[in-house]
Amino acid sequence: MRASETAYQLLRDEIIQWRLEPGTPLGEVETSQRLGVSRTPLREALSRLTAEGLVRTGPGRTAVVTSMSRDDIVELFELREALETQAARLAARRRDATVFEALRADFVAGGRGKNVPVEDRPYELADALDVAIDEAAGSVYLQGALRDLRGHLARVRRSAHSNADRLGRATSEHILIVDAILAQDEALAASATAVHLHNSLANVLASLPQDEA
Amino acid sequence: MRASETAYQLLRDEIIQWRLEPGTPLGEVETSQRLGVSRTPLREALSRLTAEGLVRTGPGRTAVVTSMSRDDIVELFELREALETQAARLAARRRDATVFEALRADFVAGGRGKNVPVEDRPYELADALDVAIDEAAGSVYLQGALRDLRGHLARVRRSAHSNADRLGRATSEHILIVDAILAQDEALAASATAVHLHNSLANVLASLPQDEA
DNA sequence: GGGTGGCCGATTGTATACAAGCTAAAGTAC
DNA sequence: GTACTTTAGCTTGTATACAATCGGCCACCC
Repeated sequence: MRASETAYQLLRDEIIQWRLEPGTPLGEVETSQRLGVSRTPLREALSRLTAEGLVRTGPGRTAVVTSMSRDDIVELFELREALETQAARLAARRRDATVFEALRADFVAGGRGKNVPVEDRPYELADALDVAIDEAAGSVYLQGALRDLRGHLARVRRSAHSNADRLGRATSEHILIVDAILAQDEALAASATAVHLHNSLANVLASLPQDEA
Repeated sequence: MRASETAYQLLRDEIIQWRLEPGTPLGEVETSQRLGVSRTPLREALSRLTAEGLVRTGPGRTAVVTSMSRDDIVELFELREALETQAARLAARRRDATVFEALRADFVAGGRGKNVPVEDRPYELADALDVAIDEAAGSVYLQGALRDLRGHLARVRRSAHSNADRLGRATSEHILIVDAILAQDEALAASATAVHLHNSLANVLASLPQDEA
């Protein structure tokens, strides 16, 4: 694999999994030595991460890991609502029924049969639904915008643990979205998505360490 | 100015203004010599343009200027609708009245008093409205997604000339959007934006060179 | 005659050397 | 004591040299 790609993947994982905390400075010399690549491919990796929004440059041209405040999470979900409701609308219009029928069965079965740990199955299924919707929407531009979003969302997920109650409700919400897409009901698909995101955001905010005003 | 920034700006302008046509290969050696920079900063520029979607890599690792088919334009407007209706909603919620009152006066006056050529005034005003809405929405993530979009839209604008009739209607639509934002009517702001984009897309598609099925 | 193998050319990928800018700190002058 | 200036160190920005990979083409073999 290319060194620039390696550096990008490594850094992205470290940021998303909070092994690199927000505000961590990423000096080129130090980071390149740590990752075992030279500065040139590292700069390309940092460039991609900056465009993605996971790394911010400055002040002093130094790259630092982007912070994730409570406001950031709210803004992130505002963008997410715009993109995912539209994606749901388009998916309802253009979906391949067999794909979503299979997904529906998976949700009802709770992900049994998957080769993933039990506690990861809800996320696995949710990700599968996201991918299916993205593909069904069939817009490269929308997919591009959503791709950047997913990285940030994965970061948020790491900092907010869902309880069993929330997971159960989330599954119901997901099934409703799938049903709306299967029924090609664009308005319902969008509304169901908006509801799901609203509840999801509320859950994330509630589980934040300190809920400052 | 930094060489990488210079290269980025030059290439971006050339692509947006169609001086580099879609499909044009951007060999690193040739392009770097043409722009008067070395390969390293050029690679950073290409990296940014690729992330922005104006340049695509491959096949054979060569960078080429992205194409803009009719389908691309439709998909672009689908994303635009998602982002701008949300931005309009948020702007209606959080707007600074004085800013939009000034904008409204500008629209009614038709941009008189501006130091720009008469034929550019409608675009100048539309851009000013876009900026005002983006800022009023107050979401860095939404703004980031919109920033990438603007480049593509500027490309589309170059290939579709509006007639006087369309410009007049567009102004009416813009004023309606401004009024909705001033009235803090989120639903109307979003709907008015959707209508405007729908009409705008229809105008663009109609003025396409060959309207193939 | 067609297909396959290897070679040559060119292009991108990487590393490193060098230059320039910025930050911060320390010293001096007021 | 404070503020300003200068310098030293480190940082990033750029250029170029070198390595590796990809594609095309030609010759040779089947």
